[in-house]
Amino acid sequence: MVRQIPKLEDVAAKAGVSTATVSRCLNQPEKVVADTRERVMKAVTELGYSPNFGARALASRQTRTIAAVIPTMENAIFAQGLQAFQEELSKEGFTLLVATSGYDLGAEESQIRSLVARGADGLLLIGHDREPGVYEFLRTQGVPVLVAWAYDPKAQTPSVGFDNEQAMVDMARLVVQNGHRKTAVLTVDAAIDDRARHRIVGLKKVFKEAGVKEPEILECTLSITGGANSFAKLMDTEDRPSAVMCLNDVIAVGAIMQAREMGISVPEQVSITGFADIELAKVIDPALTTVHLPHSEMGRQAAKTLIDMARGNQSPDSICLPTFIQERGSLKRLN
Amino acid sequence: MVRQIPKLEDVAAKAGVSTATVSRCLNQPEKVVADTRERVMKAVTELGYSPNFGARALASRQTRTIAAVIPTMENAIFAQGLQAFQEELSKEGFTLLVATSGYDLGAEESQIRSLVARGADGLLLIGHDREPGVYEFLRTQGVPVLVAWAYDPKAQTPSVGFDNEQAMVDMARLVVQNGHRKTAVLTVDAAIDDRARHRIVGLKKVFKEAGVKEPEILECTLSITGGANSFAKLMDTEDRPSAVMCLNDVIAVGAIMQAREMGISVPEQVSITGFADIELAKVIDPALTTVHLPHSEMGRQAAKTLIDMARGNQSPDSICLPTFIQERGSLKRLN
DNA sequence: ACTTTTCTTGTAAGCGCTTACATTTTCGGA
DNA sequence: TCCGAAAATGTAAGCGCTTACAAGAAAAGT
Repeated sequence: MVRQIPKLEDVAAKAGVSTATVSRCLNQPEKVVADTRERVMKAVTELGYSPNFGARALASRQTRTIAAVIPTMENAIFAQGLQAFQEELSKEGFTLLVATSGYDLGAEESQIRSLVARGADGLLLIGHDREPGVYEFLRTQGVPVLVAWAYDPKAQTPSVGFDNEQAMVDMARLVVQNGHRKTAVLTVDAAIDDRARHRIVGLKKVFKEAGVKEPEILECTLSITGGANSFAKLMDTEDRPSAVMCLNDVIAVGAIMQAREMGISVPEQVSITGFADIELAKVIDPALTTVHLPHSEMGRQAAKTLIDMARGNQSPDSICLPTFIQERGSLKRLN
Repeated sequence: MVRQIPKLEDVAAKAGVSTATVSRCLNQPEKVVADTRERVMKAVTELGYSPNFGARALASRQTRTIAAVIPTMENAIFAQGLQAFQEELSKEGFTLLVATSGYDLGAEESQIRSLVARGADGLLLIGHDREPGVYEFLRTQGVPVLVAWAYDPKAQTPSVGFDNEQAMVDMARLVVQNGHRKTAVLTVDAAIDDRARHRIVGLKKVFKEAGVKEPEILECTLSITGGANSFAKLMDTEDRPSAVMCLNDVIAVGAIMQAREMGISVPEQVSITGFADIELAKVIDPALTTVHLPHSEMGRQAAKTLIDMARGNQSPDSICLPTFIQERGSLKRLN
């Protein structure tokens, strides 16, 4: 005979109260007088009672679950932020649902739909670019959505992130100030990535203002290998750039490794910069001069904001977190 | 006026069938004749219907959700496996709930309880060590549990992983064969980590058999900094070891960086080995000689096995995946 | 002491779906 | 053409919880 999983009714019977009282003890303990509350809690522990999630979700119309769709968990780009996000969620009694899109908008859409169907009370998405119709779908479903890793006060969807354009302006300025005139950029496919687009806008602005020739822009897949391959292509020329700005640390690491492979010394023969300041940036030799991002803070703030939205509060203001240039050794001053 | 979210009943009305038929179309389409099925699906899309998760979970007693509690998402140790796990889950129509324990068994227990309360159909845990009572709790709740990153056919809980002891035997043999006689080990706290314990058992066995003096064992926190600090302590002596075996790549990377800092050249003055073969291992210079782990395969197999268990199939046999030594440059042969 | 107000607790109606069972339709064979 | 089996669909009873409302108990006025 299988021992039945105890339900609210069993607890109520054992404590000699109604199911409503037990439910109150669990959800709004202050509404129950201390004496009965203790009796109920005792019954709860003795029975090892744990509320049925489905029933609770059905009756209360909320799941206390927040979902996040990120491009990937493999490289560390989103790991630190996600970790902080999860911790903060957990603190507030929310659980995290995770799905990955592999930088594919179609895949992202289907993950979003599945997560919403799974009853997420809120959704965290990376960047603003989406398949058409997704925002509309989310609106009809009434699911609060927050965008991270970007900051666009004009966008419909609130965001918690940083100014991609400004961050890249800072980096490009530093590169130009360091005397680099012939440069190149390694980026992921900007067509489906608003963050990359904004970074490119920022850096082009700087080059234009400074009257310096615009960098050659090369796209590559987001992986060490991708960065390495594209870097090799870039160096396979007479007139090599003196600096390669990578719009992502992972790509930059690939570039440095490829440089090592090709016997090109960094930063003596070519400077390389990154973007994100993930763990890898410190490990690679030379360590990366890169844009430092407030990963953890972004994760925490995103969690707080999203929980707030899930609780039905007004759509919040977007938050723009500061970034700064973390200088290490991979960018050289030309004399 | 707020547009109501459509429910099954609305779809049924629109398609001119009963709710049961709509439900069948969604869950067992083969039981419905093509003609009506089309009619129903049309109504579904036109209404933008998406089933209510809570109701579904309540009525069907399953959530199609699998939860994983891992120590951390910050360092890449579990990232690749988790990614593969999630992808496989997604393929089968399951969603992933994630929580982290920060290598704290108490925190792990509370996360486990919370995830079970969330209605997870199955649970993936790392290693066998648990707070007492957790397995008992899981049994009474009837939640299938699978352990990853370890393989112990004798354990109660089925596992999908690799033989930590044997993997370390291989590595220790290689170190000994390379002529190292004075060695040291850097590990996380083995008291609460069965994987670390097994690795230590393995390496001790090798040293005993070979008649070589057992390595000094030093514990450290699992981070680059932790590895660096402990490595520094280790080197702060007259009689330095010729090889330091790190029971984790992250620690090994910390050690190498610290060596660089201290002007100790690797592997000329000291050899360093890792365990896990994560991305960092290839990026660090010198690249790590380490134990290669089948991260993705482990994630995939774990997902398959757990889904099987969640579907009520018999408790499966544990799976032991092969590991091998990935030689790179951080271990030197002593002449 | 009695009425009014304020707290506690109980009653019971759903929440939206699945599914056992009942009913109707379809179809092959005699 | 008619009958029985098989297939398709419908009926309705829950699944376990929350919560509006009702009722009873305690506290506070008068």
